[in-house]
Amino acid sequence: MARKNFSEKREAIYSLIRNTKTHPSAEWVYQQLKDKYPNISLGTVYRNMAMFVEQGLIVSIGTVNGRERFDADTSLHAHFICDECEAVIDLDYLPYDRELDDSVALNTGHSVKNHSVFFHGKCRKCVEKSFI
Amino acid sequence: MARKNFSEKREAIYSLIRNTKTHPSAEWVYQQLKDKYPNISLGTVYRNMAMFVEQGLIVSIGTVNGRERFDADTSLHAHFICDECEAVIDLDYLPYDRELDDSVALNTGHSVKNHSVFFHGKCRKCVEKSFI
DNA sequence: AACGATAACGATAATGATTATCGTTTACAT
DNA sequence: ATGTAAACGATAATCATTATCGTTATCGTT
Repeated sequence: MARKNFSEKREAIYSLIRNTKTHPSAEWVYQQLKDKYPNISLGTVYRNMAMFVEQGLIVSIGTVNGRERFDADTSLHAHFICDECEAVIDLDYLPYDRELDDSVALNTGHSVKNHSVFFHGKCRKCVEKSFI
Repeated sequence: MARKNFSEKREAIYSLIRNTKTHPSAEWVYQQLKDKYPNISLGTVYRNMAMFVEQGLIVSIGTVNGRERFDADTSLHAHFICDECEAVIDLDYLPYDRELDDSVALNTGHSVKNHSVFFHGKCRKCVEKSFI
């Protein structure tokens, strides 16, 4: 799983993102790593996240309540965003419709790279909680 | 077009948003109004935007490069976002698929309110520019 | 018209996320 | 061991947004 020439911190950040489904923010990553690396800097996390995005290792899936969220699964897939707890959940079972991109390009004259779909609402856990 | 009990500034902000297709940010609205109202405050724009969203008169369509963008067309429709010039363009000809919301709710157990679709790429104008 | 209550405002400070800076440390090749 | 470049930690700076607070405008009532 380790990558070419990654420093210890960089590797730790990357493998943490790879091995979580939480679509983390930089702050979240920082909080997770503070235990194992007590002197890690938040700036280091931001710096490495930006580099991962730059290199296509991860993608930014936009911002939830002002905080940028990342995904190590770079395939095009939809997400569910819980407006209550800010959870971002994969909906990778939904097929990606590339023909839709072509159709929009044809209809509008814009050059379409891709599209993203975000479902909003209350996640299952939050729905259950509200019944207690 | 004027609304119930709107102050002059509030009315100006609201009708500006209504009469543009740019999906403006708070800063953009502020810049537009500075000529006519030289002493208008950016805080006033933010305050009123928040109130319009609160009351359902406009919606936030998320953030583009860190700046929140608004839409006075509160109907559910897709948008094209130009990654070069930050233009946000309506794709209101695309039908909204409410059954998709039901299907996701059924498949995941989340309570789905709605979904939003963002196409990314280069808008027609930017494509043309790059050929000059 | 004057009064008082309330809403809205302008100016500005505060916040929070992100980015930049800069001196130091690490890793690694010579 | 030394030199070089990459990476780091600490911290300052930036940028969008939100909060504060004293002042001003609005409006209904007298």
